[in-house]
Amino acid sequence: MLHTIEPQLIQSLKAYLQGQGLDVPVTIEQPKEPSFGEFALPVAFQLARQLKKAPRAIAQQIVDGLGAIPGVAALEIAGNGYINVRLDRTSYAESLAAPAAAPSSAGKVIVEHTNINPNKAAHIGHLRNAVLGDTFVRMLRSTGQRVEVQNYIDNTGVQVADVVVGFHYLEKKSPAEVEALAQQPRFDHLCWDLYARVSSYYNDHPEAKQWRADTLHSIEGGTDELARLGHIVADAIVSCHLRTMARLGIGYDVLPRESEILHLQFWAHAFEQLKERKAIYFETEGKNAGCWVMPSSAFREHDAEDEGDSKVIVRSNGTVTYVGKDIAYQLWKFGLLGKDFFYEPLPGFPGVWVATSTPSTTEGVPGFGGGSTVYNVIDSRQSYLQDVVVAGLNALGYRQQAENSIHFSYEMVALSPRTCVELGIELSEEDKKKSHVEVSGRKGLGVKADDLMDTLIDRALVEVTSRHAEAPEAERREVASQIAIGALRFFMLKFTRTTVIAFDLQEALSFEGETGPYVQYSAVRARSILRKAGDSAEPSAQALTAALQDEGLWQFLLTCSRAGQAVRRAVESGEPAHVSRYAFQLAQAFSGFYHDHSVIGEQDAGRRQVLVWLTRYFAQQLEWTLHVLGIPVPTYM
RNA sequence: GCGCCCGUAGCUCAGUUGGAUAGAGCGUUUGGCUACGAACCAAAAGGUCGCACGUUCGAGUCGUGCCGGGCGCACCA
Repeated sequence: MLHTIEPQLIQSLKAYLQGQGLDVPVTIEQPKEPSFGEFALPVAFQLARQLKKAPRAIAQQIVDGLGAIPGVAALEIAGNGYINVRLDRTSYAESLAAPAAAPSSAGKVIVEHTNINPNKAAHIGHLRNAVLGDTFVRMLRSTGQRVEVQNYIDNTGVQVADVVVGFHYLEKKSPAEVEALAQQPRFDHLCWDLYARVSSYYNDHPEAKQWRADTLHSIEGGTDELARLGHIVADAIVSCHLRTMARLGIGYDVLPRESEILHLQFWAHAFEQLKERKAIYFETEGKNAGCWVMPSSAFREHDAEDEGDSKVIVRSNGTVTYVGKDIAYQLWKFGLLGKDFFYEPLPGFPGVWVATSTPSTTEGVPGFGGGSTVYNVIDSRQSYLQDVVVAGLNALGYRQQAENSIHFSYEMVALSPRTCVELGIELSEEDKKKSHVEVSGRKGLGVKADDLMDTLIDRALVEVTSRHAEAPEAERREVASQIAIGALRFFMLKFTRTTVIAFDLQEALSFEGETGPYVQYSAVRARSILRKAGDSAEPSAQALTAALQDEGLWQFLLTCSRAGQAVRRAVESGEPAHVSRYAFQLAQAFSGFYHDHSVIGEQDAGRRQVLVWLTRYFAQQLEWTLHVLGIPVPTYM
């Protein structure tokens, strides 16, 4: 495999250079042109300055001095001084195996994602978060990491309060009535509209915001009707969100909740630590007088001593801000708070635990929190607040944990102007000229995750039916659903994290070109070939050697063999898009192979065995990659 | 005003951490179905990598300064 031959190569080169008394970092590249060989070593360029010699001459000297390396067929000098490496194709092919997960050595990794306010249906922005987070989790697990997935539930915030206001004050509904409504599967869609109505009601009746304040107060610790409504709404919508995400193969280990952070007084513990270590101080003058604040110097690189930029952690009325709670929560994630939640299984969701504030009545609760690295999947708009949280850890002296607190940020999902028009969203003249328009949850604009999935399934079903009219409807629906998952997850992953996605309905609904269904399709065709090929013996070394003389077959094999490398690189750079890109390239490579070679129809028995073997290896590598991406492979398409 | 992100083909985006002749998809034009499935393949056209300096053997990639766009910078969450 590439990752066994690569270290060997590096080691041989290092040993040689050290023998020559040279010290230079050894890097290994993939040549631009496949015809140049499998690896390229630019080491001669790096040495050129040190030795004051032409790179080509240095390269020649290295090649002469290196001698034979197992698995390497030839070393060639090219260009101004590249050393190109050609592998022994047959021995390479014989050494291939499935990408194996290295045993985990490091501590537990915590990945927090989704984190949707439980007051309305999930939309496409939330989908980007959840798909990115879930895929990153799969990437980590596939490389042998121990991972815990958390989905934080802010069930006591203003957003939930606003929906409660809607039910209680605008609709005059009792908790029993709301409970009845909450039984319906798309309760979150109903709340979507209600939330928008409440928002616009505030605009027309600013005095109604008193309702919000009262409701918020009740939800935070009361037991009255408003508090009961708050729990009904939040719990029901959390279930809706989990069902929506389950449609996409996204799951969680534990749901920490804001209400438990309050009841168990996590903040009080964090507050003591912060005061004790002097990470925050009591402001006595200026606009922040009466507040506990963190000085801006803690989280800003080089700041003027402008105290106006300090961050308030505790308000003058004694209540803690969002960031304060977040610092407490982050401390808990690292096991630094000295407190823990209690846990119960979440009814209806096997394997998912939810935080509670009373001692657990269930046996066998796994240990949660206490991670060694924490990834917070949160959009880039919150980078300022994430910086403050990390500064809090640093100020408390937890340097290592601050270092291992990673804001896994991504840019927002906006709508293309064309899609806004399709959805009936009115645009100003100014907006029409923009490449993208930000969606507003408060106004009830945007694309709901479930609706998008439904539309995708309908589209896929039309395609499937046109090809397999004879198949039972339930089966076709299942296949259509798998295609929809593939299309949606791939669409969310094909962009790098720093790219603002201008969500375009037509583009997202496409099943052609660089899409999930294209990749799924190649996997389906490969399986189909294997089914029809029947049992096939392992190819002989002779047949392998002969077949791999063909440059196209050799390049195809190489591409297939890079799955593990692609995922490892994606983990290192924190970029899931690298995996989806590789999956697409792999599928493209198969399309080429498929077009150029008839597998089943091959007359020469030895060569046929090679082609079947190649197809099987491809299928195995692609399916492994798709599994990392959370994309299923339908039995037919 | 300060901070972060973006600017690459008509459009949407990659670009392996500074390497060889800047790549895909869509769209356009042309050709290929008698299913190992055409949700595919092949070919063509399409580029001042926003602009200008700088760093060095070498810059789409690093630095500085401009220009243009997005998002943040609450005693809201």
